[in-house]
Amino acid sequence: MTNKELAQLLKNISASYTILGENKFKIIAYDKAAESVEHLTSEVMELWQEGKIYEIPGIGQAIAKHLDELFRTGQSCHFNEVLSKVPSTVFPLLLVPGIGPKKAYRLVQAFHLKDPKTVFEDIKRLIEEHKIAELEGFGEKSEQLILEGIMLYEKGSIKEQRVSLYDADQIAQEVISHMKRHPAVQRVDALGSLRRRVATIGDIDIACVADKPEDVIKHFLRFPHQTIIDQGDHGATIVLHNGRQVDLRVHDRRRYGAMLQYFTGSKHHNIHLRSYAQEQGLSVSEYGVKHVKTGEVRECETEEDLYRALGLPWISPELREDRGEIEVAMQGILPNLIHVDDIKGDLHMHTNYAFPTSHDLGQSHVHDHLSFAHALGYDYIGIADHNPKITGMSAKEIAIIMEQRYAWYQEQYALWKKNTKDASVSLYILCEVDILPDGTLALPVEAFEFVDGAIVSIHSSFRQNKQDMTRRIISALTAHPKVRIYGHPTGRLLLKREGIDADWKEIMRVAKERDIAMEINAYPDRLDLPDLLVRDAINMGVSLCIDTDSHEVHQMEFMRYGVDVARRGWVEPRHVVNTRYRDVFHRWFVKT
DNA sequence: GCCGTTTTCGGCCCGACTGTTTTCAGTCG
Repeated sequence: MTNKELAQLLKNISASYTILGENKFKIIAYDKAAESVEHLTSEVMELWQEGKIYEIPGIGQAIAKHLDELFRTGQSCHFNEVLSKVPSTVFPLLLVPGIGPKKAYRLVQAFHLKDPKTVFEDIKRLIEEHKIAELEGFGEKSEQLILEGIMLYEKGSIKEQRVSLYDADQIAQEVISHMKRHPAVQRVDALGSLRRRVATIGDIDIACVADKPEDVIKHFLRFPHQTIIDQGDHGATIVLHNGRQVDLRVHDRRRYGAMLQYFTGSKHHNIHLRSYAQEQGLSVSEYGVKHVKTGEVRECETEEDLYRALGLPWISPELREDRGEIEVAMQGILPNLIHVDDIKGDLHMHTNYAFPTSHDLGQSHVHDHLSFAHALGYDYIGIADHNPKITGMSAKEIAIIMEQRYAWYQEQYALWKKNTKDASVSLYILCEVDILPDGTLALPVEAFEFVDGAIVSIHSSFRQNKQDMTRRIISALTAHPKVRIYGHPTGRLLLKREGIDADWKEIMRVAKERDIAMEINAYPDRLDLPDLLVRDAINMGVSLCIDTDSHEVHQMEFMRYGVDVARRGWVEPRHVVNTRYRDVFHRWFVKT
């Protein structure tokens, strides 16, 4: 049973309780549990197997007991009983926006809708006959709303179409610079998941401070768009030609901080923050912090004001996921998050050096990479072309190819240094070596003589079972002392491919033991390790290395996205090997 | 039904919007 199915089940229980008129806090409890499960990154089944089901927030004794029965026997008597008290036709209707438990039940009861399979067709027919408007509490508008909801659902547009953080950033930056060109605009910020730097983004929300909202909104609508969805006094929503929705809201300066905080989220962070405020007799909303007894509202111009009003230090948006950040803020021990300026080198890049590679080459010359690194102020870089094709070649032949390659890079490096003023970037000649399905490396041991170090990574057989996969990776990590980095560890491709299934704790234990860095691959399609595993890694004392996996020199700017992931994983500079200056890094790199 | 920096009992986030009402219930984010 997947988390998604489980979350759906819990939602249905909550809806059933709503219909049955249960205690409303019980309903909220099931809703919370459902949402918690939905946003969990580990499988509930697995946590249950490890006896850690209580660690899931919102799941306590009662729900845990039902889940235990469900996982053991495939059934839960209690859940079944609750669900059986509500006509099953209700549940598909809940997926339609605008229809909640009460309305769904009213409809099902009033029209004796018995077949969940045809319920949408039945409702549509009833709307055509204007039967629904006759129902008490419903009207003409309701009919239209329900119809639109069903159409939307059937078109599948409910299924959120997300884009990568990078793509969202491109769009947002264009909109933001467009807005900044208007003289009345004093400040522009991204909101929501974009500001929290989540790996994938739904809608793009932007806020600005401005004097003349009408003019500013008019200016916003001059941004090339397909349709205007909404336009009001304080904002507007448009759909761009690429189908992305962009939402702008205009606010006055006095309450901007409260607004920014509110719309940055996450929802879970805000809920937690509000209950924390409540304990102090305060109430937080997008308008400010209210003293409940006196009713006095403190407007907040900045987010710092708002957090200060609650007795907290400002919390960086990347941390606002309700993963303990409020607790550590209370104690005044928020992490000193890494910044892109802390990075001193990029160890995973591909150049256009032509040789019989097993995967793709890069597009830029190593000189370009060196010069770009120089411009970025880096101390060192690593070139990590893929290992050569191994089929049909002897170990000896591969070693020769690698020897020639090594010599070539050394020559080029000498040449670059000679021709570059103040050249101070060190070059490591690495190789990105495939971890083959059986856990051996795709570079024969003879060839390791001709690399300074190796990044090992998986490029095939992603669907092995957990046990085999774990064994495979550990075997690769321990295959050769020159293995220093485990590249894009989960192999995920955002919005395209799920990551591998592996025992991360075990892998991290080995990485720690061998002092191998786990990579945070900053390539926008990867962002791998994911933020939660990043946090596990630092908690286990595993070192990280943030690399761009550049295949073209300008992609070295992707570093920022890797740093975003790191920040979401609570990473400080000390956790990351490539924040170290040349000599310190070198000692780590060649310690074997 | 969950949960704990005044609590193992007594609370539970906040406000907007919409359509239907004539003061509010339901839904949403």
